[in-house]
Amino acid sequence: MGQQKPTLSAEDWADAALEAMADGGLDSVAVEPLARKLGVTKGSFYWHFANRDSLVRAAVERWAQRETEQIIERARGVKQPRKRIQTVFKAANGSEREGHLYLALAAASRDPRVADFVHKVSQRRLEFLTECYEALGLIERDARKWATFAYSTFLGTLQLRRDNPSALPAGPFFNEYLRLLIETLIPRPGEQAPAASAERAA
Amino acid sequence: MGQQKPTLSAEDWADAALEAMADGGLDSVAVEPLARKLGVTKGSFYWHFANRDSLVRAAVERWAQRETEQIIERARGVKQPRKRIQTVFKAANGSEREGHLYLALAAASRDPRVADFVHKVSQRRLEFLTECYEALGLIERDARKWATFAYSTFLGTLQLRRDNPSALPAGPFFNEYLRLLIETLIPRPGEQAPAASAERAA
DNA sequence: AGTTTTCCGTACTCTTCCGTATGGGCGGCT
DNA sequence: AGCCGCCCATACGGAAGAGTACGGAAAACT
Repeated sequence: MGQQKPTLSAEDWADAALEAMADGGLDSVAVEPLARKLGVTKGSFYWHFANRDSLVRAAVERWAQRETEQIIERARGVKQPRKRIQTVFKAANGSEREGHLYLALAAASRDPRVADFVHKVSQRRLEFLTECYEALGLIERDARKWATFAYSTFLGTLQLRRDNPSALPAGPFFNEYLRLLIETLIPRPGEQAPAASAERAA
Repeated sequence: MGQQKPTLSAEDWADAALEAMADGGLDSVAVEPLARKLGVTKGSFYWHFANRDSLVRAAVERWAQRETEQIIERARGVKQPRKRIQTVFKAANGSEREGHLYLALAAASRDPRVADFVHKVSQRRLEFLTECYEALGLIERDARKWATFAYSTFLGTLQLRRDNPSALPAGPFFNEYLRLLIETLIPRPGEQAPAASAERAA
């Protein structure tokens, strides 16, 4: 398996910190436990970082970097706006680990060290989604509403998958469920967009 | 303000624990800090509880009790299933404090002491929502899907309100946004329910 | 009035983690 | 060979919280 690296880098510590966050929250990012897991002692840590605070900041920053660039870059290539939103949805629902990490960070969004980054990531995603909906033909006002709607649903699904996975359709049925979400959350361009600006004959 | 009670009860400690959870997570449920906030010392706590574990269990249990009974009971009275779902939505989006508490508990759903209760609460809510959708005329299969959809959206909105409140429409616009959610998440009974079982003429 | 029960304060010990000080192995460089 | 810089181990002090032991005030009971 993973052969022992001769020495550790600051990035190794940051990644270990993110891993600890993903399944233990921010508080479980402790120097000595991480050192034990990495097979070293605190002496190593305090060479790479000034203190625990620096590690937390570095880790969160590293996360925000990945999250804003990577996931969106993957979907930017898709030309059809409709397909693009679908790509975002499926990509976001794919990586279990990233989802847990997001939820863990978001749960610590009271902490001033993470608040700005969580805000930035969600803001970035919302903006991207809004652009997609605008490209679909919606005016900015409606696009923002639908983007918020879709993103909320995505976040909730993430959370449900963590807290009550049995509630989500299993295996092949999940794709069917995903289609329902996509079908509902992406109003058809030409058709009577369902209540795009709210007026519906009784 | 709140006059000092002569003595504290176990419920007082449990409520204080829940309050601490709501803005600090499970880890901030510490005996000594709680004692300070309550104006007493640990001597009080260890009379009412055997240890910290008992407090956590009691608090979470108390929460689950409230959450499964109260919120649903409020909506059970409404007869029209459509209005009933709306009531659930608006009630759930009303209490800021309860939302934060839910998110805090859910964030700690790795902990074996809370996992079962969080699961139970979300399960209970999903069942209730499913019943509502069935009363709307959907078959059980579709009702479950829509209930999951709606509950996910609700959870995500809760989270967005915590992590990025500026993303949600402010003030009066929020109600407009809520109407969009309700309009979309509750398929009309008689009409062409949008993709209730997925077939749509091109 | 005397006793018991209830509720809480005080004063410890033990564990875990943060941070610091210090030294040493080890490869590269001259 | 000798020096230097990188990386880590060891050993310490201190803070904070979990439990425990014990004592005491004050109300309740008899």
